[in-house]
Amino acid sequence: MNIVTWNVNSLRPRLERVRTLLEEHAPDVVCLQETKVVDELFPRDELLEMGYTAEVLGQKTYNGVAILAREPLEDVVRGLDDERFDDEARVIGARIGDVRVLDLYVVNGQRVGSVKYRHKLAWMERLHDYVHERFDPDEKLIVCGDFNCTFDDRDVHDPEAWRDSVPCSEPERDALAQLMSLGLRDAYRRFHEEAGQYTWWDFRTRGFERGRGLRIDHFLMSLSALEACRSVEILHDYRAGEKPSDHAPVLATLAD
DNA sequence: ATGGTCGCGGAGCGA
Repeated sequence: MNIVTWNVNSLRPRLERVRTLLEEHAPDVVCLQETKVVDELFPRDELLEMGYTAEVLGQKTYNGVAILAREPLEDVVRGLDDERFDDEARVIGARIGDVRVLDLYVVNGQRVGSVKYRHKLAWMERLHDYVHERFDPDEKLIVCGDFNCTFDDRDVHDPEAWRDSVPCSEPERDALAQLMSLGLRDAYRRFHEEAGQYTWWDFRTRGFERGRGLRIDHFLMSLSALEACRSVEILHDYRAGEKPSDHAPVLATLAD
């Protein structure tokens, strides 16, 4: 099974890039974040022509997640089952065969100490409890998406400049570690140990052109999913060219 | 560099 996670920074202006990705890699599953489209306007027909069905959780202007797949998605879940957080469209999950997938757009957090930062930490704590309650790490479980969090300084182009700042602060990394403690592994690091591997680059500072980015888009896998995993690659080409998202897609390949 | 550029929606916010 080939599975992609991609923060598209709005789906509709990115649809031709999505089409290219589907044609080039023929993924079985695509987890999208920041679709920024209400469900009624989701481009279902265009994606169906490309051979993909979709389960969506949309919202006007902000956020929005969706899972595309070539086969029907089953046991679909939406949100975190918590009214404190479910006014924002950030979580959708489904089962594809024996693989459970949870697609996340984690709260950004703006800056350390802000209301949004505290909201982020509370959101991540709720995510931990939700995964613990609802998912079985003995199954093939893949939790992927835009985590808006780095694991360590290898994921940061200038660790000193980013020290104690979103998305590199210790409380954020601790919250991510808590989630990992449920039995999840950072699948990218199973195959790539080197520093300087990024999935996001700031538009404003022309970060991509300068090679200055962060690794914040992740595949967390349970042990059985990781044992089936054959590769995880960042698709840098999709960050280049005309009208890219500020995130690159990440592609994981699993044996059947 | 507390700037810069996107996307949305039609001003200012979020990232």
